[in-house]
Amino acid sequence: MKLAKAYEPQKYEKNIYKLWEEQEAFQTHPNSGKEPFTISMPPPNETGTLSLGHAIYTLQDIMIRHARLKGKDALWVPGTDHAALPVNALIEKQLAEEGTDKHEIGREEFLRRTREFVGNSRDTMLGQMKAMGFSADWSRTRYTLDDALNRCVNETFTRMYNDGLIYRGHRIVNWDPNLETTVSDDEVERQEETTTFYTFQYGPFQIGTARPETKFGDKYVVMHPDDKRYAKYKHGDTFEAEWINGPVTATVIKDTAVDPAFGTGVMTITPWHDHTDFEIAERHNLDKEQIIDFHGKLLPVAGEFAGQHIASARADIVEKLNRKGLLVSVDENYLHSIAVNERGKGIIEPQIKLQWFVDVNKKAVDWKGQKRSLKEVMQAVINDGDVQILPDRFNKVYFHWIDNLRDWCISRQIWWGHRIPVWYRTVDDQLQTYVGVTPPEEDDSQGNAVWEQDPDTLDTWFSSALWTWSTLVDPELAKDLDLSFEDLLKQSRDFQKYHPTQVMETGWDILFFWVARMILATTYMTGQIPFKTVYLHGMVRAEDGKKMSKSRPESIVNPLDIIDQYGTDALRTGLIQGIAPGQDQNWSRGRIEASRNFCNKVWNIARFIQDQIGDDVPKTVTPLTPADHWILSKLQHITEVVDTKITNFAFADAYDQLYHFVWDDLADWYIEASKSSPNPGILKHALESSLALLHPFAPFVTEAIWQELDWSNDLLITSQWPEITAHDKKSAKQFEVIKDIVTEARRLSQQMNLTKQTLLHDSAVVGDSSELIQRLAKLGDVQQTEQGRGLALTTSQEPVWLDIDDETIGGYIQSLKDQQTEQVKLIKNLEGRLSNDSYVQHAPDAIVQQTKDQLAKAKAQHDQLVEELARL
RNA sequence: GGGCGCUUAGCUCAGUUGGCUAGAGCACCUCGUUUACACCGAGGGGGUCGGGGGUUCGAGUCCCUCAGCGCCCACCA
Repeated sequence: MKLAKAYEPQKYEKNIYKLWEEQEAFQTHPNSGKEPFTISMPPPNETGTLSLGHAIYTLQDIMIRHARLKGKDALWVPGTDHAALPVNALIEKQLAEEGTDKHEIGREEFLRRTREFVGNSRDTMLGQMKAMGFSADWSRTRYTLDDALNRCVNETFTRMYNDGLIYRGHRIVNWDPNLETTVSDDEVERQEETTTFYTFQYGPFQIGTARPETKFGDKYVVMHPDDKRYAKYKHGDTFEAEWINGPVTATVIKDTAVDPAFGTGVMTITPWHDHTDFEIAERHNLDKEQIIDFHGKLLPVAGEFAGQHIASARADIVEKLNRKGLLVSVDENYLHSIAVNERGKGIIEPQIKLQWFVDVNKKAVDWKGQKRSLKEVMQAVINDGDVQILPDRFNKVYFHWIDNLRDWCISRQIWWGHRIPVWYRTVDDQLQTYVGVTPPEEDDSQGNAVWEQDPDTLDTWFSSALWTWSTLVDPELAKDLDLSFEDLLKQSRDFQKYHPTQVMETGWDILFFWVARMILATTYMTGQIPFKTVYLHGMVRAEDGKKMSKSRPESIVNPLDIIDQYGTDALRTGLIQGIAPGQDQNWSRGRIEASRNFCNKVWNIARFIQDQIGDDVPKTVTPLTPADHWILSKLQHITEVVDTKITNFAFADAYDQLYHFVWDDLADWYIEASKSSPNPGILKHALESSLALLHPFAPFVTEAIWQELDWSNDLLITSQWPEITAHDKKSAKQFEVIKDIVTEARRLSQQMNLTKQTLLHDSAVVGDSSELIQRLAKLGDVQQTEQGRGLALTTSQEPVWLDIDDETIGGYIQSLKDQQTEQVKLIKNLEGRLSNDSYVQHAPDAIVQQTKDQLAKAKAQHDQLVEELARL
């Protein structure tokens, strides 16, 4: 069928995608014997819809489509994440809007509602990924709460518990009173805030605090052991002090955690509600007392303030201390940072709670024949080069994070998520604990109490940490609980073939949350690295460079709107144009428009070539003209370049060069040239090769053209990466000469406002292509001559002249003089370089030769200019 | 308090181990109804690569330093 005048993405995209799915183009073939190439898609949170950030996954699709065309068994594993905390927060918000809460409706109903919500989200999101053209293997779609993945979670928990890497203990944790759960250190965000800083009299000392409401139980004053001001107080001294609710007995503690330069150099501590204080208390074995309950209200220790919410109690407490004459000073411009939960922004109140932790320091992991801690393994895989992070500056960030890593709190007091595989019962007043992949067997014969499962769930990232391999475990085999975990891995065909994966392509913002933890969990459970390369892409920010945020709805760009407007290929290529790894980009509609135009250009190239070829589809590729040889040489070059660039993760560069090959070389030169003597074989070959090269970037328009042309029965997506076609370099070079002459003739004509000039020459190259040159440069005639006249063209270094009378040239003389000055400068520069012995000695031969060639050419051009000027 | 990034044409940004007479897209100026494409074609203007110093035959690229912007991490009560 004849191609339409313009490419209309909306008309093609859905059908093309359907065609790919029907023909199982994304399917992988584990038994094919082909080399595997695997990417695990970062599973998006099932919180509703995809964002522009997800559209960057196009980079993964580029790698997958490229690998597929290169004949590899390319597997892209898709899936979604149950996103425990974000989803939980969302549902709780919905409930609140309905005037109810989770306690009222109960665990079962809460989970039912949540499942319904995420089910809808998942369908929406998978549909959106398809709209983005992602060629993932949907038959292998996974979900973090799938049974098989849940088993992997339980297996991991159980093994870690048995190895002593998971323990339960009373530790200070980050408690969110709003969502009523703990969160990990990484989920805590700091927000700067100006608040009031109070100084109070506390016995003989003055102590500063921004949080008077936590001070009820304070009975230790801490100072630096070397602080001379307090040398007379010894560690362990006690004293009486009047305090909020009457006199207390306080003890002096010396600890280096105190900064003598801050405030008075003395502080009281609240170990239950502050990480630092907790550590000081642990070091000196001090009492810890809870002051604030888990809803943010003061406990009985607060006396008359008990039951009051901390937010309202502060002013009252300060007022009381002031009345007692204990308020020394008030600084209202105190800048400090408060901790908030990044999900929901609830203010974090540190609390001591009985929680489950992963021990990151215990040497219990076998890695490369050594017992190491989880921390050490995470460091080793990078240091040993087993895993490479791009850009490599993130290595530093990664190591810094590990250095400061504390035990990972993995239990959450929310209902949505993987239930912790631990059961308890009390027998003879003794708490018994059972940890296992399956629930313990009840034995009622002894009249024992029944086992009850721990009510908590696991941190979402605990399950995501397993993603590269838990998705490759055979779901059917995983049902067989008699099969050991080792055998499960051994017998899972996909795991055996596709793991470790090649590349993890994700945003730098989840380097800690996810990438580091995949390394942690995967090395521990499988003995393998999860991926060889981590490519971290930047964030897509709003047009003004700020974050796209829900608080500024106008800043958010919905990828689907863009797809509707410009087409998927335009979105994909616009988003990856000009990006560098790890570097954030600002949203730019201009780039999308340029990409849209490019897609249309490709379409019209195909349209023209279709026209030229007609119904008689050529079978061979035979270069005849210099242009034919030239386009084949360009094609060879670009094929190699794109291949190398994609392999080396230089996606933007690959696209940029391809863009210019197609637009400049193929459309503006080759096709224009071919209008003199169309070579159907070459035209067809050049188009097909270009479509294949472009396909990873712009899959829809390329496949749409491929299908419309219908020159082959295959799909483009599963066809082949272009092969090199033989051509003559000398002939190709001739076309460069022609290009130079045409370009210069055009420039001179425009500058002097001339039309239909005659070109004189004494050159075989020009003679052979005189008709072509005449047409491309819009000349009146091209004539061979032995004696040139008029204005000599200099770029090509062939004997060529524009037949212009001296008067006209005279008007152009200043321009020639300017050119000459430029040439003189260049020649001086180059000569200076070559007369420098040191340069000739040190620089590589190729560079020196290049300089020599440049100089020779510059001199020749210069001489011609001088000659012209002398004559005029 | 530590660490990282950015600063290149009017705007948004590329520039991989130092070789560049510094590039792209958009914008701008001039011309153009040539049998694909105005989502087009031809030609053109525009940058002392944030400032200063250094290493080198050679620096946008490496080192030091200063300035502005942004981000991350950290227990400053």
